[in-house]
Amino acid sequence: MTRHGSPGMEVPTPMRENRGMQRNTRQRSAILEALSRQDDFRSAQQIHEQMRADGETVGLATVYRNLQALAQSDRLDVLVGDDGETRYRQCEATGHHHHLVCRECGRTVEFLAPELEAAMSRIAREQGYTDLDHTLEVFGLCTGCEAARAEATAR
Amino acid sequence: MTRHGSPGMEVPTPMRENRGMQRNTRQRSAILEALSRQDDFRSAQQIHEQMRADGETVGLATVYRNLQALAQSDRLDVLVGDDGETRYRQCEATGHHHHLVCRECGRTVEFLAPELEAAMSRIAREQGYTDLDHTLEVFGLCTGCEAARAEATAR
DNA sequence: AACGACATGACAATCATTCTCACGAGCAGT
DNA sequence: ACTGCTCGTGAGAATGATTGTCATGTCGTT
Ligand SMILES: [Mn+2]
Ligand SMILES: [Mn+2]
Ligand SMILES: [Zn+2]
Ligand SMILES: [Zn+2]
Repeated sequence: MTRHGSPGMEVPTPMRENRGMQRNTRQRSAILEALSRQDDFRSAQQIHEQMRADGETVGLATVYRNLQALAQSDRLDVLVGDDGETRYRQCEATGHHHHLVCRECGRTVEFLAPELEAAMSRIAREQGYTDLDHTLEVFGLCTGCEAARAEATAR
Repeated sequence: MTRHGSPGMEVPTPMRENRGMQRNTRQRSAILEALSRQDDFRSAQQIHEQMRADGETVGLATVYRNLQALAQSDRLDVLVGDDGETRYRQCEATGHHHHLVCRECGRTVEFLAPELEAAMSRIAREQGYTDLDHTLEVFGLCTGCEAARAEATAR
């Protein structure tokens, strides 16, 4: 991914909110609707498949483009799996937050943690770093999957 | 990446330490040596290029395989960039820890943060999650890059 | 020195994601 | 509603990092 910065005249203030989304289209609505019926993280292809199954006609490239655009305007949460696949999920919380994800079934809990934010920020500042940012995700087994695993272990 | 779990007979205890690394080879030594001369995160291809430049003869696939194996035995730190490329780095610290990475030049500082570990763990347990794990990386501009940016802004 | 399991390397194959570009559809202005 | 200017879409090709294949080389042991 090349990182350009357009030289020359700056646009007054693009208000990064709507990049690549000036218009409302049937496809985008359908994508948001599909997303709203799921509560775990899904890949672009999974979402596309689901839509086709539901009878929607949408191109795969369109799904990719929209998910990307929606994520950039903070309307979706993004998670890059261990396998490198990017997964999206409709975000309940508004503003900066983190996730607790079941590595087995994908069940997700959103959480805020001012204490964590403060601690990370302090550590980074102590080292002279500025313009901070971070990624933080917690994984584990949810109660359901833990129970299932215990049962399997007991034969 | 498909996730199998070999059914059937379990090996006594593979001691996950040396997966795919029973032997010592010239290639692996060279890779470790190349790694030891860098202190920022590099992709498999970058490392391969550097080695070729230094006169080493090593196949790209071999570089990929070894980096992967070394990472699995915790001898390397792994970071998946925004562009999806996996980067590796020789790890100074021993044991679990995190990184503060300059998003411009890659300069990296390792840090421990028991307070963070404890807080994440507490939050997850409150939600009933077990067998915990997490990813946490902090990004920012190091003092050098911050200075460079300030200068550029002032023309 | 001989052997058998592993590791390597050249190259093909995968596969998620991005690019291309002709065509269709929002939407502002009339 | 009509026109026009864009932007968004879709089908397929292209990209590019990573992985698979398999014949051949090498390590560590006997
Ligand atoms: Mn945060
Ligand atoms: Mn940690
Ligand atoms: Zn679960
Ligand atoms: Zn820097």
